Amino acid sequence: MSIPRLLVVDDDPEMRSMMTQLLQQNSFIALPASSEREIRAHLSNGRIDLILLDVMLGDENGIDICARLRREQDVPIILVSALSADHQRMAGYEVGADDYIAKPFNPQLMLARIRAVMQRARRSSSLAYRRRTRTFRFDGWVFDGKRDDLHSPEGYLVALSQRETALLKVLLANPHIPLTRDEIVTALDVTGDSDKSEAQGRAIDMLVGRLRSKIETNPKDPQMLRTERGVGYIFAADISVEE
Amino acid sequence: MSIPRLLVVDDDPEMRSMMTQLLQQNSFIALPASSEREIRAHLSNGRIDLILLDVMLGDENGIDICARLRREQDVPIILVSALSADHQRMAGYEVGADDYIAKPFNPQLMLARIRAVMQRARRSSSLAYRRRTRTFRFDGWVFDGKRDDLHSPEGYLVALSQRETALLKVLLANPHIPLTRDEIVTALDVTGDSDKSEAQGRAIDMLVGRLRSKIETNPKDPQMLRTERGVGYIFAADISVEE
DNA sequence: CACTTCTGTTACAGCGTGTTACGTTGGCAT
DNA sequence: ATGCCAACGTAACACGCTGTAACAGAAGTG
Repeated sequence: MSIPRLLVVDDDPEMRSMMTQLLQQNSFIALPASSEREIRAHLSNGRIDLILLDVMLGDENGIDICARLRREQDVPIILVSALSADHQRMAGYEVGADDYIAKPFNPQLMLARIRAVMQRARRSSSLAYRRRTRTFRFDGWVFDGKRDDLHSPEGYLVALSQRETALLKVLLANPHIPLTRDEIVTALDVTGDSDKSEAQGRAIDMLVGRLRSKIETNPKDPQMLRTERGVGYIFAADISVEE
Repeated sequence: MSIPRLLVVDDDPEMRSMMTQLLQQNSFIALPASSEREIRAHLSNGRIDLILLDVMLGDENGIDICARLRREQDVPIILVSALSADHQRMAGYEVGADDYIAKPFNPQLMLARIRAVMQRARRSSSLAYRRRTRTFRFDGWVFDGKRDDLHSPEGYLVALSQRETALLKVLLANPHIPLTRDEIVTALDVTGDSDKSEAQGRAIDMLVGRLRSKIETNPKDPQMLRTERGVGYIFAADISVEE
């Protein structure tokens, strides 16, 4: 990763130099600017990783500038302002700012927030479209994670329903930890209706039973999908995970 | 765009219900949780767009949880805490939180910051899509995007109807996100007649079935164009986009 | 007009999932 | 040990959702 290039937009020269110094001491490249025209000049010229944009810029307004830039560009923008009232902050977020920092600010905290926004921008752009799937292996079984089935130790392909698959994922994600029925119901709940969670009755037991009948050699005496009496269920097998 | 799904992690039930209510009133799906286990259960199973994570969780610690999650996941995380000192905020940013909101907070401002983080994540991740990309590739198939046909992995040219093409585009534009029938109907509806949307009956099912018969090797057991029971349909293949 | 192609509707069969009911198990007090 | 009771397993059932064949308009095309 090359050195981040930040645009420092402020009409107060003292503030600009303070900011510039702070950034340079922390391995950023700080490029000063004081008007929308200068911002656009920089954007069209070279790479800009983030803009620190003061809200009160003499006759210009950082909020408006941010709104205009956002219509054309995705560059991360952090608004900086002495105006710290909630409605003023919200106005900043509404025009698409990534953060809003009130003056005066703690320099270290400012750096942390700059890094946070830049990291978010970088993180998200890297693995677009690729579903994060992991392959689990346990006791000879292979669970792909993106298919609704799994391979038995003997080589058969066992079909699972979507809900059984979901249950298996939840259990595999919490190895050797007993999960209560409520926790499982909540995790399987797609809608977010907390009401529904209570009216589930014995559904989880049924689901567990059906999954057992598919993956346990002797469902009457389950070795992997064990029940923790009075608590819930636990996946008690050695699990290896591959990205 | 489908409805954002947020995980609300707090050990205070009152706080959870307050947050849940606020979020639901603003068109979010709020999923409650109160421990790292529950978070992981949710992450392993369904799509989570953002986690609101309280820092003080009884015997667990939101900062530590955030640090651990960040090592494995890119999911946006906003820390929420009554601890508002600068060094405590910085600790949050240091472990990879996207934002740090102090309690008590202004609900509207909280919503604005949630949207800001989500927008940053979405903006960055949909770069390819926004470039008005034309060619999609998935599982050996090539879909031009401006023609009503696509190339099979074996080299055949498969003709699609206009409506099948439109359906494919909608699904490809929302990778790994389950779309409800209503959402699909709305997206396919060019006219804007909202009346018509409701009178569609099982048309989408038929459309999906016909598309499956053309692109799935075994239409009875679809691997790409999967159905999410009780919800709708989802395109579950790795998609790459060009130009 | 006849003909073809596309698209929506209906009907029915099959499957997935939650509920109920009842038998069994395991822990605990006596 | 014995009896009790709550927790659990599971068969049987009911219901809703989905896949699909068959049909009927609708929309082009000559």
